[in-house]
Amino acid sequence: MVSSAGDNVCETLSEPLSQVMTLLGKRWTGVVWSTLMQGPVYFSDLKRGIPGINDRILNERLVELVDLGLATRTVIDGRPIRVRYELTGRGAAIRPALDELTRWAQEHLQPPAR
Amino acid sequence: MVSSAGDNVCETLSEPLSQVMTLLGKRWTGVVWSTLMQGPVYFSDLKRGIPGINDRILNERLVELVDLGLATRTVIDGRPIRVRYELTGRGAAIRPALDELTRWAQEHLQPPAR
DNA sequence: TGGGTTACTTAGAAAAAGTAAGTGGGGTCG
DNA sequence: CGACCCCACTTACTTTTTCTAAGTAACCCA
Repeated sequence: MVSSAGDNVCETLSEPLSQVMTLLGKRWTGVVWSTLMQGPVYFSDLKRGIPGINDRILNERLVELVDLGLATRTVIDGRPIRVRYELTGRGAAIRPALDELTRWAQEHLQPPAR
Repeated sequence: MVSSAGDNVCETLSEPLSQVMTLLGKRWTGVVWSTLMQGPVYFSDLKRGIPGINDRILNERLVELVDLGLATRTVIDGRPIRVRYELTGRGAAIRPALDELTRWAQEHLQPPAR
């Protein structure tokens, strides 16, 4: 769609941006992905470190990230058994975007009501 | 939470990033926001330009963006009446993040199956 | 035994998103 | 006139997603 004189006709969003926004458009994906940015984390620590998330969705989102090749899952055979998740290079490469999102939010979103 | 020697204990995500990820974590918000980036658009053109979105959710997401001060809504009293949506300065300021997301997706997401 | 840990899994409820049709205001055409 | 079109929502209902709560199996300890 091309913008004609004076009209506000709208172009379809670029496929890459549309795809990543669809990815982020599932509840908790962005939060989990961003949290993994700090390095390898155990499932239980992720659960404790993300306020409001439930086991079920945490597991589901982690599986999705792993299936997309954005994270790896490593079973640590200790007592008790623990599972560690870590971003792959591809998953970690989104950092510049996260930095820009953080910058935008710091400037334009207000702190939550206390 | 502080990472102790050898442990993978996890820090809570920064509040700004958590907030913007929660915003983007609603289906269609990111797609609608990104689409408005190209300039003022009529509701009907938005609907035609975003494959897969329905009136109901499009309206709801636009209302949310307006309520958050990220977009404005202007009624154009023509024949037929039309409504135009446009990002505010705050809403438009997210562009650097969108550019980074696009860059990441171009490099790390594969094109959808044909 | 009861309590704790772990990473899921299951069952059902609640919320969100999707689908289809409608509303009220306008218009054109046969 | 009726039938169709446009517009921006709105309504009613269905389907999907997310949430809540409890459970599982494997371990540990007092």
